[in-house]
Amino acid sequence: MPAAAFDIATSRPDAAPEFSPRQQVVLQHALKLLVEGGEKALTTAGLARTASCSKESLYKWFGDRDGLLAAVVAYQASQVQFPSEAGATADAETFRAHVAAFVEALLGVLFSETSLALNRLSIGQSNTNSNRLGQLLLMRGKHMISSRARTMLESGRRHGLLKFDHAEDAYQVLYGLAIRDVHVRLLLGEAASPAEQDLKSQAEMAVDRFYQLFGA
Amino acid sequence: MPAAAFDIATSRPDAAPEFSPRQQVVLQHALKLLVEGGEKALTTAGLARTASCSKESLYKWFGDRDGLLAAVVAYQASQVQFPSEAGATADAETFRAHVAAFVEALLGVLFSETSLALNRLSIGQSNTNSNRLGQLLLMRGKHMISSRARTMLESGRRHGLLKFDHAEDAYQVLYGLAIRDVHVRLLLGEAASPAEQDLKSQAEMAVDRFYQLFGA
DNA sequence: CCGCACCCGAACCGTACGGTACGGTTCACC
DNA sequence: GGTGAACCGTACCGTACGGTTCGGGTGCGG
Repeated sequence: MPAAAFDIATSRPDAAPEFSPRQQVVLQHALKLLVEGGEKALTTAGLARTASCSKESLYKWFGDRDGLLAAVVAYQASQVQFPSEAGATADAETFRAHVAAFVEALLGVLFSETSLALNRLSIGQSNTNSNRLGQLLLMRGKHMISSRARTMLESGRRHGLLKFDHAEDAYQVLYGLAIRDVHVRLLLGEAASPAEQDLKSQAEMAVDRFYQLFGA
Repeated sequence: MPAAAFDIATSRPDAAPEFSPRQQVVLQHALKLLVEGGEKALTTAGLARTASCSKESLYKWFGDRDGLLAAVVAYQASQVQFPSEAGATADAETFRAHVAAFVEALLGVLFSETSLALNRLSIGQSNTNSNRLGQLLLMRGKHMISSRARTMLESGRRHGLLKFDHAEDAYQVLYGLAIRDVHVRLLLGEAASPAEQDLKSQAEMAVDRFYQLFGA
């Protein structure tokens, strides 16, 4: 395997793999193919044609097809950004608004076509390849987000705005109230209902119920 | 396409496709292969060898590979049974216990290896084949369960035990409180934590919070 | 005993795709 | 102008797998 090939073992959660600009363009093309047609649509020949690069380069950069898939997941995960939480606990009202904004951002990410495509890909591969993709997506995606959420919720608890025993537990409830079974239904290909597309009010509703359970 | 081939268009939600005993055995073998190795592990040659039948029979019975996959999903969905809800609203305590039992059964189904395997399969195929599998799984699985749940919850409301505007909405919340992100994490291949494996206490916790939100 | 229906096992075919090899081009650097 | 690295495009190879065909075997009604 070439030294430049992406390997999960050498990747740190903090340090981005730093793909070259050319490689990033190729990965964006790969992502586009994935979103449009699923895993089957991402063939090495097809990607080479679409991205105007040679198969040889693909194999030099990413090692093999699995390395390419892992690189797509890692790259897209590194692109996801969440709003900063600078000074969000000024008072009760702004903190609650901040929580709602967080939930809305979470919904926006999870319900996006790119996120859905990558989750479909990882889930479809989850019982092969010693499950590299699933691990990667969990590490770079869910766990990063949940740690962000925990610090936010604990900040609220320190300021006497929330009451709970375990931040992880509280976050899980917030997640469940917001996502419910919509994520899985979207993953299965069902279209979101109009109400479910209104992320803002969905988030407000979830936060409302969350405060009924955990508000101080 | 042979007349005996499974076709989603001719299948009714109520009438099971009624596979012959021999075919059911073959479908069980197919399911086993799916659970063990994912979609890639279910090849027509491999299934013929495992189930000691000929490929010719597979194609006669199920039309093609997609028909086989659809048959596996339909068959397994028909096997899932939920506890009856006969006379469950006798008093507040038994009704609440009944709700908890329902949630526990739901968790037991969704977290089972067979359910996970079929969900992985359907999700992996959700952007191909005009998405037959996803539709099938939603129809035979989620929607059946949710209608059962709605009638249960509305029964509780009629007896003055619960308070909500829309049963579907309330059920979604109950689902979210119980499942949270565990389902997706399991689909991605993460192992369930010890606490998450205790379905009974997980269900109790969810129902507890549900009553805080919707108890009369 | 004959024919028919059903089925098994194995051989076979076509193709799509992962992976490799190679000639030709661009470009940076000396 | 020469040299080498990087890369594109294309042709090529091997194989796995979906799907078909065929020979043979078993049970059953007439």
